[in-house]
Amino acid sequence: MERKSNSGEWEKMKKEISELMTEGRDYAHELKFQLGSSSSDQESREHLAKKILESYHKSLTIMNHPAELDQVSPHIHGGGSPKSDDSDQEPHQNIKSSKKSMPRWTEKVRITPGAEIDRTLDDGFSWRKYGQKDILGAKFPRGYYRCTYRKSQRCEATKQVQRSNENHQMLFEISYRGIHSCSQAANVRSAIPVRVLEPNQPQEHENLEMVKESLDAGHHNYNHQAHLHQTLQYHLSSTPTLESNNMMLQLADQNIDLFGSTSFSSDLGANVNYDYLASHSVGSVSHSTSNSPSESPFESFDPNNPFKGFGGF
DNA sequence: GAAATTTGACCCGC
DNA sequence: GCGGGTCAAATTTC
Repeated sequence: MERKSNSGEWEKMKKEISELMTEGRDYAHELKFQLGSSSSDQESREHLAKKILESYHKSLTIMNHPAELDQVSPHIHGGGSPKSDDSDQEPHQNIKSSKKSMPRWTEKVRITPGAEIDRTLDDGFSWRKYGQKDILGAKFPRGYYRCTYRKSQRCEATKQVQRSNENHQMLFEISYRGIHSCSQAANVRSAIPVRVLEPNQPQEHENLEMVKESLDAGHHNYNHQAHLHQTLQYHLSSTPTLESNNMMLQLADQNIDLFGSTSFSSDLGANVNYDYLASHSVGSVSHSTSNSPSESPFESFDPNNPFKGFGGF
């Protein structure tokens, strides 16, 4: 499969990200030390914070555009600043060729009675709808969204929103592809920093099996890093507290398996399931096929303003 | 008028 | 050929 031919790339990517993460961790440690010291000045702290963000930015860029690895990595080319989003360089070919390799994962967002839908479905990013499609076997059409800053900042993140057929409680499957490289990634408030796995749900089992298969196929590194990255993004994109940084750095340090059993609980009034799927192992996102009453007033929704427009679906 | 959404057409992989 | 994903012109909204 394609995976084999990319294994060298994964290894390279893994190494680079590992180095960047280590670098970021060191800076974070230093910052932590300085925060506890009255002698350090503000400028020095800001410098360290900048370095930390830089490390993450480079990691993000690598994962978003693996083909640009060489341009991003200071370890290979001896320094230099990360590729700017405003760069004139036209990455179309790279993006196209790396589209398949973009990290992809699915969340299931279940709206429970009384939950604030806007809080639950709003991931903090700005999305623009670019398509809608009836999907075979699905009761509701799938909406296609891309980052609002796709053009201006070359942010390639996209997401697909599909309302599940099973409708006892409103369940949305949101598939994300690509990582935000736009400025929002650093500013967005962490709206969904949770991961809830419900092992009793058959679909989760299916997806976990797929993940396991992909791990068996030797792509554990990629999945791990991509998930780690996403988690990082959620945590760091909020107010970048030292705690959140350290937490993620610990995850990286301990090489924690983020797929099978890690659970967090949501305080958002909804259950949010993260099924991390490697892009190559996801032929199609699982679709629920059970029948359901369509009593919901929501026909579709605007991911930026869910109350405003469920009319489009 | 700019930005966002809608929707039919097109492209591509299976 | 079919289905999923994207494009882009038309339309709507702000």
